[in-house]
Amino acid sequence: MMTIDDNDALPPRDFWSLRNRMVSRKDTLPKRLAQVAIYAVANPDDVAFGTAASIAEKAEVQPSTLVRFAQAFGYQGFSDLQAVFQDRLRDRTSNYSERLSSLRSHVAGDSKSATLFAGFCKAAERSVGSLRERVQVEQIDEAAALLAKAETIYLIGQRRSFPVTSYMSYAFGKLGVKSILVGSAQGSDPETLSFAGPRDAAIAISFTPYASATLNYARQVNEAGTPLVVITDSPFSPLIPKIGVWFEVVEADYEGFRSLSASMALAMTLTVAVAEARRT
Amino acid sequence: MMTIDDNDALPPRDFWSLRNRMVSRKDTLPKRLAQVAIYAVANPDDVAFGTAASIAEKAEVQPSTLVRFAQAFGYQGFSDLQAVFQDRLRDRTSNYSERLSSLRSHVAGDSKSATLFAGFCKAAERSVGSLRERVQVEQIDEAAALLAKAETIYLIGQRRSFPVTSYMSYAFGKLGVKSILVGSAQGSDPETLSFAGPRDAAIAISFTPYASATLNYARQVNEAGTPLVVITDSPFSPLIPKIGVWFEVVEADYEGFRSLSASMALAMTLTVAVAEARRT
DNA sequence: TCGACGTCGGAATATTCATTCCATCGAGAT
DNA sequence: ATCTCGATGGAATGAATATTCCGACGTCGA
Repeated sequence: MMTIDDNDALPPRDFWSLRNRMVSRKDTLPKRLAQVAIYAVANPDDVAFGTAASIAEKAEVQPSTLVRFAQAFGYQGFSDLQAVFQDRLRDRTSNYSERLSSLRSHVAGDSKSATLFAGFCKAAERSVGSLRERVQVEQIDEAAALLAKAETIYLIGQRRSFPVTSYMSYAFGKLGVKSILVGSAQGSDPETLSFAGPRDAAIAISFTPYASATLNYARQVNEAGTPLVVITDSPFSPLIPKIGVWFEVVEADYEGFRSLSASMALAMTLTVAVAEARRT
Repeated sequence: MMTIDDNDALPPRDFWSLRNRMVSRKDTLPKRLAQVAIYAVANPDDVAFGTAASIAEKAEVQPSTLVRFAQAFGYQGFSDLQAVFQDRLRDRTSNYSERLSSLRSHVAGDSKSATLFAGFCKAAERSVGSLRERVQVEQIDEAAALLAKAETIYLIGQRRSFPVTSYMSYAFGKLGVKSILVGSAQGSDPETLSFAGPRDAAIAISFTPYASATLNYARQVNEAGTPLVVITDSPFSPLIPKIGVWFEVVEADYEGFRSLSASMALAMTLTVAVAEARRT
């Protein structure tokens, strides 16, 4: 016979209630059960499809622990609990568009922040959408080839574009591609860039109103024969290089602040494409 | 022994290839197998979750027919085929081998860079989508109120999160909100943060694997009584503050690189919401 | 009309699975 | 130090499942 825990007699039937309960009860749970809770929250898909044995192995517990876990939350057994995880995936795909619109209506009448939030989300999505339409694969290939040949890749971006270049810098570092980030608070940028030559390459990112430093750096570098990959927002941008490739990225904005999603997605594509090209 | 059909030796490993093959082969299939094909195309979810017996009943065939069906398409058995249907529903944020192949069949050009590009775009969109589902407006209001009261807002983020904090820093600057960016290459971060007190606030952003410096800074600041707004990827994150608000943001990743779209959208929402709150 | 082959249904089987049970371990209280 | 009780690991069990096998049926060609 089992004593009645602090669990309710009726276990949660929908995933989010269960998830909340797992989160809130985690600290009062025995070691192994807490381990299961953490795994289940982090990998709900595996719980939905796996067998007790396979899940137990990944979570590093015994299968019997899974059964105990389920019972601790008021379920009859593991299978009973697993059904909740499966239901979550069932209506996720079938009601996806429906869910989206229902959320929009929630948002509609609410507070100012709800409108903000919806606005920025929408801006992000629209930006990526327009990116898809505009960018041609050949451009990416060309840019990647150009960058892959370079000894050093200089990353030029200020203000709003700096987050993009800094992420590229981080990613290049992880991928073992030599790059130098220009535009941070140190004043040594002009000297740094004077080392750039035809055997190197540079990536410059800027949108209206173009930061003058970025323009100057890009021009300086390009005139030294260094090929440029440019991400900007207009075919008439002063940034468009004599030698190199350029991408037109139009970021939707909201309340005067541009989304960076499209630039980020393109930047990541270029970054990984370069690493791929180097590998071969 | 079985005769070799027109099926390939290697069965499709992603759902869409399989689906196409089911559609195209349907007319040449025996009656019951065609029946299975029709049911499987119409109810892929049921195939993913059901047992051979339950599916067989709904499709009005025998369980053994399902096995034969699977073998007719080159699979070893029903379970083997079922795995393909399950993978379709999985949205594991890191399973990129499957995602690669599934993208290949969708995307027109099949060059490596086209796949990359589509992958990063999709990751961005999915991230924003999941952000919409997860975030509650009250959290945003709470965080904005908390930040609006602060004298100085400290921005803590390293590595992958640094682009986000640096964008917030830029936006706060444009909006006339006093903020200090921590985590750049200068070594003075600990001293900078020691000035933070209960009248200030801090924003900390970190995802697994959590950068240890971010963890330390956040803890230090919070124990000094400074309320924290945290953006992280799990309710069990060590970053979750005693005083303050936290947001769970799950970024889809592709080829090991996370999208930043969701974090960016949320960060912008918070930034502008704070400025709005200050104005009144 | 007869034979042959492919298809199908359903029982038999072998495998995999969830669950239960029990011995052991460890922490906290007396 | 001893006892107690909950937690845990791991083997045992029994149920459920996928798969195989074989006889029957229908169709097509001779």
